Parts: sequence; structure tokens; C-alpha cells
Amino acid sequence: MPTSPRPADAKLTGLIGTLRCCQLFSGLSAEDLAVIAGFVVVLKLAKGDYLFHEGEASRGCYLVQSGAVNVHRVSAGGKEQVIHVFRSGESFAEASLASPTGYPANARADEPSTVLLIPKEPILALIGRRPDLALRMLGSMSSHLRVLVGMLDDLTLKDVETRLLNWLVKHGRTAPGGTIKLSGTKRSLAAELGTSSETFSRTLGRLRDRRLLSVAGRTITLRDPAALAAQLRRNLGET
Amino acid sequence: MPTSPRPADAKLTGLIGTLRCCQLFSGLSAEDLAVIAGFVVVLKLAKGDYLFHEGEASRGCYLVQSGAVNVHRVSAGGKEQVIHVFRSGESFAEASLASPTGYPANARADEPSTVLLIPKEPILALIGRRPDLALRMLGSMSSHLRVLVGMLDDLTLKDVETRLLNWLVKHGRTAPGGTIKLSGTKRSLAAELGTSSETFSRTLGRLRDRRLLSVAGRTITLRDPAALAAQLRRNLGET
DNA sequence: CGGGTTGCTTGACCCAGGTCAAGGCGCGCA
DNA sequence: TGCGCGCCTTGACCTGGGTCAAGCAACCCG
Repeated sequence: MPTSPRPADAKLTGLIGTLRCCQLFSGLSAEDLAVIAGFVVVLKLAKGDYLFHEGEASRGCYLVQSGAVNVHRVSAGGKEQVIHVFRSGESFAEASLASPTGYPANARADEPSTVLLIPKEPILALIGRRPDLALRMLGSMSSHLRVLVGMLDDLTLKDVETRLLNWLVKHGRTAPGGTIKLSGTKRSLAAELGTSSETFSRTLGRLRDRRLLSVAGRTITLRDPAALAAQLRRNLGET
Repeated sequence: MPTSPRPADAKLTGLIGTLRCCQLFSGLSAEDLAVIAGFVVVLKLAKGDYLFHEGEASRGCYLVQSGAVNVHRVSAGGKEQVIHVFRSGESFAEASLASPTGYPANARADEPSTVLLIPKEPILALIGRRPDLALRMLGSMSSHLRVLVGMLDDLTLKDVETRLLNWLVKHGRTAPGGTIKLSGTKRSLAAELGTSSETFSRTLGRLRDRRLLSVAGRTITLRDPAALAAQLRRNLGET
């Protein structure tokens, strides 16, 4: 059901609404938001479309309106390392704004997605006039740094079971009845956790055998969230 | 040989010199530099002294004047993962300025060091007045992001030999006669490369057996830099 | 309906690299 | 001069997890 064409101003107010409720711009004044909405570019992506590739010159930064964007690196041998999957309300590639070296990674839609491109020049100009926006960007980048730091010690200090438990516990908190519906394939979740689909399958199977959860297709049901959390704590403690 | 006490203004101009030649502040006007020099705190650290620990509230960000500061995380089990070793002229912990969650890692001097603490409140205030400084901070953080991203695929996509080769080639470029003098112990270099001292020793030994380099105490001599670089390229290509 | 295609699971195998343990070596210090 | 203490090196061993390969189940489509 495609949205019917609307007058430009209605589209603008819709945009402003989106901008207002994202972390990056949430505190800005209505007029600043209007300025931003004025130069934002709306992009519709099909699953598998690339937003940018490693090394390309920066066009600007991005804000996910709906869907999921997978930011990853690929090694010379073609293996992908997922850096983060950004979902609705999250922004990324701010780093490319202030750096001459272009994008340091690749971004691809893992689901059909709508993404706002915030072009480089005008947003930099606005930052020059609105120091609080600069601070906000700094904050956003600092949280990305944190994510990366978190990934680092995930990958080096924790094994696959621990990473999976961590993911389950985190996503289980917001899931009614402990039922988690995967948005993508299991393979893509495996990649997000930095492992292969085989190992993922085995690890999940082990938890299932221990009656800690049950699996039906793309739905995972946590049967014993407390025990999962306990196991997670145990794993973290002994490494 | 401790420096003799000097009049305050002489100390200030010295400081300004240091500030001017670091990446973070290099383009600022003399008066802005003077303002910064006015609130900077000089810290002398002995080897092993901690600058901050994970979770502590941010006091500000830091600039290394001399020595080496090791920023790392430690797992529940006590293992350390080095994030980066910052040396003279480099700044770090900018991320903590704009984030309410405090420092996300630990920082410790790995050698006797002099570090400038740039306190949070005054530098934030200055950023509010100098948007170009904000852009500069964004740039600095974006390069830290790049470092982390680089570490990520180092740790996941490359083996120890490749990481070591990479390190050797990078440090060999600026070394006269291909002679590299380690600033710390081999163990600490191993940690920096994300491995154990045993594996490090073995890997280095293998390169020595292949006549690509020679080792004498803390001095590594590259006998065949071209072959090292070739090997590095080969390793990167096939993974 | 029958044959692709795509995704999941499982078994078998292998290997990089971590850990434990046992020397050697250099150095400061009494 | 001898002792102790960090470092480094080397050997032996073990294991997490990646890879290859083979079955399966679900689904789409002519």
C-alpha cells in the first residue's frame, strides 16, 4: 500500500516529526528542525541495497526511519564483519562528516528500509551556527565509540554462548511472554554475533536441550529468563 | 633532573607550544590556546599509575605530552584488552565529555608520562563559543572510531602473524636502518597486538628463522623490509 | 506434482592460539 | 660471588570454533 502523494508541506511536517523523535535531534528548536527537514533526502531501500561502500567520499550522515541497516567491513578475502545493525531512530556515519577519508565501512539494507540522508555541507554549516548541535553529535559519536568498545571485548573476552546469552537477555526484557521474533534470518543474527550459522545453531541447540528456551522457526521463546540471566552472569564471572 | 621552578608565564607559553602542535588544537588562534592553557592541569605519572578507571565520572579529556598511556578494558575475569596506546601529541577520552556515563575504559601509564588534563566544564564552554573547535573534536573522535574499527577487523579477520607484520611494517617505515627499539617489554607489545607473550614469541621466532629480521633484547632489526611487506600483502590477500 | 532454491541442523575434522610448566638468561643487590 | 626475580623462550597439551559436507524441511513456481 504505497502512500498517496501529499502536498510538500505535509511531507515536511511528517519529516520534522521523525527528526524530533530521534536521539540526535531530539532537543532542537522547531525552526532548526525545519531547516534540517529542508535539506534532508529521503531514500527508499530494497533489501540488499547498498547505502555506501568503504572508501567512498562522504555524502553525509544517515538516520534510519524504518527497517534495518547493516554496517560492516569486508576483509580482502570477502568475509564480512558486522559492526552494528542500525534500526529505526538511530543515526550513523556522523564520523564521516568531519573526516576527509570517506566512509570507513559499508552500509547495506538488511530489510526494506527508509533512510534519511543528511547531506554533509548544510549540516556542517548548521553545526557551525548551533554549538549545542555539535555537542549532540559528539554525544552520539561517543555512544558509537562505546558500542565499538563493547564489541571489542565481546569478541575478545567472551565466547559465543556468552554473546548469545547477552543478546537473548537484552532482547528478552522488552519481549512480552519472553517471545522474540527474529527480524531477519538466523544466519544474519549469527553474523551480528560474530559467528557462523553452524556454530550459532549448535549453541542455540544446547540452550534448547537445557530447557532454557524453545525455538519454532523464527520465533524464540525464553522458558526461563532468570536461569538465562544467571548463566550469563556465571559465564561473565569465570572467564 | 627535575625542572627548576619557572615563572608562571613562561610555563604558560611552554604549554601553549605543546597545545599548538597537537592534532586536536593545531589550528586554533593564539588567544584560544591561551584560554585553554589557562585551565589545563599538568599531571606527572609514574609507570603503572592510573589516570582513570572504567565507570568513573568524567573529569575531562587528556592529551599526552610525553610517555605512553595504555587505554584498556578488563573483563570480569581480570583479563586486559588493550584498546590503544596513546603517545606524545595524541588526545583521548574526548568521548567522555559529551556522555553522562563516565569513562568506558581504564587508562594507565605504561611508562613515566606527562599528561595534560583538559577539564570538562571549561572546554565544553569553549566549544560552545568556538564551533570550529567542535568540528575538530568531531574529527578527532572520528579518527578514534576508525582506530577501533581497524582493531575490530584486526582481531576478527587477521591472525597474529599478520597483525605483527602490520605493526613491523608500520614502525619500520620511520626507523633508520630498520632498527626498532621497543619502548616497553615484549609482553606489553604482545598485549597491544591482542595476544599472549608466548604466541608473540613464537611468531617473532618464526620470522627470525626465515631471516626476515633479527632480535637482540629489546631491539628488532628488519633485515628484509620488502619481504616483510610482501608477506603482509600475501596474508591479507588470502584470508 | 516434482524439482529448485534457501535456510537450518548435525556430524566429522582441523587448526590457531591460549594455557601450563619448565628451563635459560640478564640484572640488580646484598 | 651467589641469590632472586623479572623477563623471554620453548615444548606439550587442549579447546573453541571455523569449515566442509551431507541430510532435511519449507516454500515457491512452472
